[in-house]
Amino acid sequence: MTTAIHGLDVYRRELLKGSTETLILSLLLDQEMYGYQLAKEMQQRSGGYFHLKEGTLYPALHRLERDGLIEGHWELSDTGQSRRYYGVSARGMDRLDAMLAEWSTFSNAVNRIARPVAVPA
Amino acid sequence: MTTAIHGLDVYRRELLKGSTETLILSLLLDQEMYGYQLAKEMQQRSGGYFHLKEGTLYPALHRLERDGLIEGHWELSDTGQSRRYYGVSARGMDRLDAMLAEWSTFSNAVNRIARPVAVPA
DNA sequence: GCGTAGTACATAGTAGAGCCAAGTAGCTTC
DNA sequence: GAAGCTACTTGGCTCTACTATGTACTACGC
Repeated sequence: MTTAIHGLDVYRRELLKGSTETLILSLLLDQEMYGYQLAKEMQQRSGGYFHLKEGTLYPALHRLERDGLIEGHWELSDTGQSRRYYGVSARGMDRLDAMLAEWSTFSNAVNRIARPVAVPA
Repeated sequence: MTTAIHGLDVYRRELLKGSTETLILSLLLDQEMYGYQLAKEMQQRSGGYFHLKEGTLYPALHRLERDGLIEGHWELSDTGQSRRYYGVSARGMDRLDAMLAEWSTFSNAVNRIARPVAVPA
């Protein structure tokens, strides 16, 4: 029964694969942020469309840091909670450029094949 | 060495996840096709950008048929080779509509966050 | 006849990403 | 002191694309 809904659900999830890191890098380029803040920001800027779950977000941040695309450092908030702030490294910026170019190409290729519904006049 | 390139490689592959079925449905909507033909068509229409591998294409077709989104039937070519032609079912068309809408939303959401800075006036 | 190449389909195994769920820990509010 | 929010972590799961290999038929060159 989930089938009907399930298909689109999976579809959205799979679409997200690959784009997550681009989105994270893009947001971190604007300003340094910590994970939780990033999740909120992402959700807000996308009009609620993107809900990055912890199980997605933090592993993604770890990967990005491991690969040297972002750099993190711990800070203590006023309330005494530890937060890990991340900023985009030089290498991360290069990668982001490449990813945005790739996204653009990909997006165009998809549209060329799967023409989106024409906008009503 | 692969690392630098590797990242983008993976990126493209991950981007493709989720879009494959939309692309297949879109192509099959134009005309009935068999797997091999579909692969060629996809490659050609995308200007060589999309190379659907067998290990991706055929399982995808099986999934789509299993889910009742496409319908297949065997035909014998002039040369005597068996080909399985697929067409989009009514249910498949509905799903395609939904997927294209989803793609549109997703694509817009990504662009809202990750779009390179607006072109200077 | 035999090797090679192209067409056409199938599938086992692998890797990677996102998600669920559960856990740790500090702070605030009732 | 029990919730509930913030903030980060991790193990296990699912799903999808790819690699690699195999089957089988046709066509070409030698």
